[in-house]
Amino acid sequence: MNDHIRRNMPLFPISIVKKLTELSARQIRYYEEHGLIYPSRSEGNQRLFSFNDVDKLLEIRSLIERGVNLSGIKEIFELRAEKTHDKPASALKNTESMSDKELRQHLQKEVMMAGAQGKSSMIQGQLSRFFH
DNA sequence: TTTCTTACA
DNA sequence: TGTAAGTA
Repeated sequence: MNDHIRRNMPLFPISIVKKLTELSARQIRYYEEHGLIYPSRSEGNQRLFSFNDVDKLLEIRSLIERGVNLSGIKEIFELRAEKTHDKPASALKNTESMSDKELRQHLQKEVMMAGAQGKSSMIQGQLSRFFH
């Protein structure tokens, strides 16, 4: 599990991330403001992004292009975090919440597909109605 | 030179 | 979101 630290190692400044993600510095900082990413800082308060940050930004760009707003993206990330978090001990005892979790995964899948087809009207900010 | 924050359009 | 201003 030493790959985790490598992927989260603060490596590149915003200038590099701009090129890698095709996003403007304004957008990158804006997404940080809204809790979608959390790059670390250097001594001079300069943002330092990790591979994970870049990957996350690429996903954010992809979702934005499909019409998902920041709230929706945040919820999708939270669902993923929830899914990946309870793998250790909860994998054996979470029999009850499993069906609910699978349902939400299914809904997320549908929402993603709808976005790919341009039916963004359904996912614009209404994600909470389906997941909450 | 590059990045940061704040703020206006 | 883009851009300007004043810094660090």
